[in-house]
Amino acid sequence: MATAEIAPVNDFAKYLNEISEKWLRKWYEDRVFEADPKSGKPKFFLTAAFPYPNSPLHIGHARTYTVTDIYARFKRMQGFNVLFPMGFHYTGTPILTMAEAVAKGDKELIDLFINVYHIPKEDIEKLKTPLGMAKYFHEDAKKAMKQLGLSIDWRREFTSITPQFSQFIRWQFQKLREKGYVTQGTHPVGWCPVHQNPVGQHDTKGDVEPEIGEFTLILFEGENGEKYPCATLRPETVFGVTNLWVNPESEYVLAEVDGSKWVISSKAAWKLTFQNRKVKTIRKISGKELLGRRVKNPMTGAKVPILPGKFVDPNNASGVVMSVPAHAPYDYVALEEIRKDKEVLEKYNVSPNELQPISIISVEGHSEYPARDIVEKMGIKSQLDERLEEATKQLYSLEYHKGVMKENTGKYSKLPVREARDKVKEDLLSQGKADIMYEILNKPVYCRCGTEIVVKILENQWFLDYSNPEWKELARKALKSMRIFPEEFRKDFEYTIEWVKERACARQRGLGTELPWSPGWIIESLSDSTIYMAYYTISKHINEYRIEPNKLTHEVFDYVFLGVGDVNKISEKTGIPAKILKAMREEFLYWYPLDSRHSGKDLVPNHLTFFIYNHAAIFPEKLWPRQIVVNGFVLYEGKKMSKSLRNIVPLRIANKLYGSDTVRLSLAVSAEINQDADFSVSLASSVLERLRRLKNYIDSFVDEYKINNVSIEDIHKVMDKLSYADKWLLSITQKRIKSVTEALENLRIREASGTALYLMEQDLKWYIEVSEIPNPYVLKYFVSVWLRLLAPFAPFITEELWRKIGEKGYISLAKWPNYDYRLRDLKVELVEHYLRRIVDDIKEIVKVTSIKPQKIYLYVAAPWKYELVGVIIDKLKAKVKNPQREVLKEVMKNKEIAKHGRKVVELVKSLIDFIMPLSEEYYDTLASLDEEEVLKENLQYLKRMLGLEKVFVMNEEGANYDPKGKAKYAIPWKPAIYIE
RNA sequence: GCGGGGGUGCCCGAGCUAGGUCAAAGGGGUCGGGCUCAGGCCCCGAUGGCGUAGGCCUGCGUGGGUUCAAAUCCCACCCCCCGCACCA
Repeated sequence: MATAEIAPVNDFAKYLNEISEKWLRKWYEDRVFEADPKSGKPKFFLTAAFPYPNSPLHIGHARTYTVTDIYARFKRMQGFNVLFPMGFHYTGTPILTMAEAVAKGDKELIDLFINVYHIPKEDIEKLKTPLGMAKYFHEDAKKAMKQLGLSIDWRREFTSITPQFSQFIRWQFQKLREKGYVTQGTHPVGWCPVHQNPVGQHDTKGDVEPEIGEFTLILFEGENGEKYPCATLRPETVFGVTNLWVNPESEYVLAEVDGSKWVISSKAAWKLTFQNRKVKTIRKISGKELLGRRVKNPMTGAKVPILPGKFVDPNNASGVVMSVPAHAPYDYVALEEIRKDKEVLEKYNVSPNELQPISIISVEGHSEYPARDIVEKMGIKSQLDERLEEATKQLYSLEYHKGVMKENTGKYSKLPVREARDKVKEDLLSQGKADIMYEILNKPVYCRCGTEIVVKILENQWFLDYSNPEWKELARKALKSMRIFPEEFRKDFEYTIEWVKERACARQRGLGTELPWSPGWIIESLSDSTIYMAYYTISKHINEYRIEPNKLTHEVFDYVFLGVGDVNKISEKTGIPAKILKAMREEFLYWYPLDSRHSGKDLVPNHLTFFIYNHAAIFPEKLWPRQIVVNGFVLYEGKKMSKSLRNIVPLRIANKLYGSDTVRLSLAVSAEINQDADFSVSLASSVLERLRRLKNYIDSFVDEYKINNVSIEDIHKVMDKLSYADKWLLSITQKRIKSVTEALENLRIREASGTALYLMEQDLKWYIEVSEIPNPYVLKYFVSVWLRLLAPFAPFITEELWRKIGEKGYISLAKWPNYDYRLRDLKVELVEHYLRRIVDDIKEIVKVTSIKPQKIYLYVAAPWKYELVGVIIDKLKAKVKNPQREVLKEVMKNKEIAKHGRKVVELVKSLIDFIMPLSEEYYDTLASLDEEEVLKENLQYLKRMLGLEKVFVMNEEGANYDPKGKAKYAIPWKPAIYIE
């Protein structure tokens, strides 16, 4: 297939590939991940956003699926009956455009497929039709998912255009319509005049999203009743107009627009025909011809001249512009040029005074004429200066936020600009003194065919009315009851729910399902994927019994999902056996509600929000989803993956190069889900190396210690024979179990995998180093825990090694390790901590003094000093506010202690520094220990850590060898040290 | 503009929602040593500054503040990233 020419990076990666194939085969043979309802077993139903098959999957997709699968495997091992299904989302238009491009022989795209995605040349042929492309990438993605080790129940697979699923979607829309959540109206879209089709981001050159803006056309009146529609985004500035602008070089027309006569650019006349206007051109007029005419401002009644503006773009909106020099940099500069030009002034019979800027907005800290301020500040002299764009932006923003209407604006006086704008617009519109025209704001935007796109107003567009207050309230309520991971995203959901309004839910081309009541309208992709998780619960039956689409009537879905209707009657009517209908109903009720929904963070403001809305609309409250898990993107070598950078890493290639376990672990260990993960060659290599070491460890334990012949449970039988190091490893392992489990429960994937992969290896290394002879029982126990904790992340190699250490069955189904308090030994952990501190201190001294140690003397603190430890622990347990002060107060009551004076203060300080960091569970153990005894008990161990035989322990009191007087510095649990 | 996230040591990145375990986890890189015919892998050590005794100083975007104690809490400011739709 596609990956034939790609070879694994090394032998170990090759080995990983081999065992992956083996275990995949076995898993599917034994149907390990097929989940059916089981009474008495807690269920866990989770889904990840199904992919849109217009390209092969890359490691970005893999992240979401890996996170989902890690969680699924974890839950499965914890004893849940886990269902993780998958489908494919064919709905949408990008595939159309892409297939068309391939069919036309688009070099860029084909090159991308062949050289970036490594699709075999001979397969390109299959991508020339939309359906062919979808099917091809569907199968390719499915293979990649299997390779990745996703524990999916494939019996439930479907695509969003399989006819049975379409029936389900029709049912959903019927329900939504019955509830009044579907409305109809007009809607502006980007439009290609050649294709006669709406144009979205993926249909434009350079993938530009067309931004549509609404211009107000203020209808200035000419002497013969004709109107001059001035296009503006700032209708409130109508009070400050000194003149109009037209481009003298451009062609204008006098046209009848919906019955009234307008003077507009000829381009504008044409564009208006797309916006539901009846436009009849009466005659052409050159821009020059218009100059000098006088027109009446419909708001103020003032008569102003039309003047030449070279900066006016006849291709933008109406091509007629009103001039507000006080508040618009372009106007100011152009007018300044004209005011100096006597010839022009005379020609059009205009006096310079007439063209005085009229200030109508005041902005704190600025002069009367903010346009002049900014132009002068930037040193702009010509109306063709490009910086005017920037100046305009700045000024618009400033006045919008800080501007207040002046007293010369009548009833709008004193209103902030942001309020006045809408009021003026409304008033003008309602008095028939203005109109509306849509325009592309970020123009020019070109269709892939090269045509510049325009705004088209679609009529009879269908909407899902997400602004419906009742529905909004349901969505809010649903969100409140859900867990969101990471919690930070809750705010985004809240914001989106408030903000979302009517959404066009159908379009007239592309793959998908037709609206049940309106043929020709295809339900759009974000609208047909909101509750499909419910369909997984019954697609098993539909696939197994090959239930035909026409049998899946609305009554069937009413019964299965809502429990409405009489099964037997429905069975009779549809021919679906009642037994199957009942099984479907039961299966739905078993799995629903959905326990966890997973996707990338890009779907928060759209899909996931709609998912909440639609569940709230269709299903009863107790079946609303329980949680959403959102993950960040994947970077490659620190950079965003993109077609243009050609740095996309296809999943199947990554799997092959490094092995799927490596890919999964790299994604897991690289970042917590709220951030972007950085996949890199060095990361993958280092993870691969870790896995190799894991295998080496286990191979050698099997070889040398025959741990495959030892039972995990036997550890409890040998407890009394264990060494200090043995006990330590067992104890620390309990801490690891606890932390990995807690991390996974809270989707802290990075912490969980890091602990299991890195920290546990360190634990093991330390154990091997300090234990004289590793104990097979301890090793076996440790390894079995280690593998199980790693299993959700690296299912293949752990499956392989699980058998190697002599375990039966699948690790995928093994029991998740439990925290075992019997193996926890607080004393050993404390002692370990204590000894390591001594070793560190000694190393520090050696480093600073560069003494080559021959003998080391350790002086344990004098008995009275330990009194302090008890008091400190008491105070810390009581959680007093200022432990240091409290302890001193208490301790100084004791004359024996008080006589040591300032020394006590120092001691208390150091002791608090030592004890406070310990977690509280250690306090009692610490208080019960005798330091000197501990030290003597573990002297052998300490000697080994130090690599030195001559280590002596004495007490501060009565030390018989203390040449440098060090003993007096001894602090409880921090012995004084003398090295020679 | 609105909304969200973030600024930590050479780099990436924890910690910051329960202030003392923090000179600051972990990974990577770099340097030194070991292993090796050699290279890779692997192992040990170092990696803010100073220090012939386990210490001190500086330090977590900037500037203030609260506190016995702040990367962690409060205030102000600067900078970076992402989303804002009909598109999957």
